[in-house]
Amino acid sequence: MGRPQKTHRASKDRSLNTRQALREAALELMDRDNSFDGLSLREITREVGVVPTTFYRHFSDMESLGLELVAESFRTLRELLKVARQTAVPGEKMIRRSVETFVTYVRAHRRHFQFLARERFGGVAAIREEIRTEVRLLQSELATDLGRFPVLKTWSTEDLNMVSGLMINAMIGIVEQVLSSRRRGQDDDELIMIAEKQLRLIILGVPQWRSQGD
Amino acid sequence: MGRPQKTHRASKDRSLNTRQALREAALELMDRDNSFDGLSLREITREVGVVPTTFYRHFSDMESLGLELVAESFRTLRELLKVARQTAVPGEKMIRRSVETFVTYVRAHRRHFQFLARERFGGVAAIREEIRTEVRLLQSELATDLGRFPVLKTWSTEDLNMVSGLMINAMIGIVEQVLSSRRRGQDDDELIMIAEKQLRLIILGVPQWRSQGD
DNA sequence: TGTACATCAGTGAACGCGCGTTCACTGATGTAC
DNA sequence: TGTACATCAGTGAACGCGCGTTCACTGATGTAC
Repeated sequence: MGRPQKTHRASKDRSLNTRQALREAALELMDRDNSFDGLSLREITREVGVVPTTFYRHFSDMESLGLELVAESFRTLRELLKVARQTAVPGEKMIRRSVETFVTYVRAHRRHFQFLARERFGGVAAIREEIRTEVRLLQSELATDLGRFPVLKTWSTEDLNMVSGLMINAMIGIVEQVLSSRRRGQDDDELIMIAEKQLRLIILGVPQWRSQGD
Repeated sequence: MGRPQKTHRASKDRSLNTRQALREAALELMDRDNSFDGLSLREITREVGVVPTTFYRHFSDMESLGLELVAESFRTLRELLKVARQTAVPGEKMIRRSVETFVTYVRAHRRHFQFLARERFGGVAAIREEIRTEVRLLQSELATDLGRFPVLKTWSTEDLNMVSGLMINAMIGIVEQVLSSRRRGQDDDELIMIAEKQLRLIILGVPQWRSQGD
């Protein structure tokens, strides 16, 4: 009992590597052409360099691999938001810097973002629903964050959700554009500028809101 | 030569019907579960009740059927916009009524909108690109429309595009929500209310824009 | 330290199946004269 | 009006292929004692 509990250590390491390799192969193949729905189990194992039956050592079927990719992709996205929350200090350049960080991050993790974008409306119901649940969660988290800003302190939860929904839709639009142009540099500069303007336009409307009633 | 030019009339009628039936079967099957990428040619002909080879009498391959569905779906969308343009009289209730029309129309043509939403990020590159081209076109048309409003007369083309992009992203978000809830009635009322608020928030920001410079 | 046993990721053959595509055909309809 | 010919949507058999899944296996590693 005093001995280290590293049961099947090496065996588990190998297992973890293959498991991860299967996930990565799926993302890679989806980046090359397919939707998740169009991927085959054999295609994925071929990419990894293992025999098809090995797949079943790690996942019961394709859907369970897909759900794991959803979780993995949202972990990536949440890391971005965590950093954004810590570094975002309200001020002149806050929006600009947030958008820059966002675009750079999407480029750096394009396969995760592409997976989410593609499967949000995609062909596998369980995956689609999981993604939607997570997006809704994200939206209310953003709403909570927004509620801390002085101008928004008096807003109802519903209205805060409405604004955060608008912002998230704008951001999804940005993701689409980042994903559809493979080039970096100049393309991104323009994208960043547009996204910044869109967010600023939304924010300009905010102080006018209540005075107009609803 | 004086005779009516109805060459192969009945033959062509039959052909048109089957062609249309193939398109509709594809939409129906996509509504049931799959992404376009996951559909098979045989599945579609089975649904129509013809032999697989008949498919080739009408389309060279699946991709060409897909591209025809893109065209068909955008024809549907453009009809909505045409009506919207003719009936939209600026005023108190304009936004509300536009959003109501929009949601009702999306419900009535859910399979077309679902196809576009799904394949916009989908697995077939040619289809994805065709959809993006059309969306971009739509965006600049809306920008032109917006430019006719007094408040926006002095805006640059780039900024008008920025606003229309924001609005289109908000509308795509609405489409997603309409598609993901099969119920009508109360759900839609709430959706309509949120969409109306989002558009109104964007519009509230507009008069503030220039005074802030950029 | 040495040995017998348990675990389990990865193997490789085999299965039945639905797939896309080819081919020569059929038969209804339209056209020419 | 009648007949010979052209067109062409739909047929049905056949092909080779990649698919998901099963099964009994191997062999590396860890555990018990």
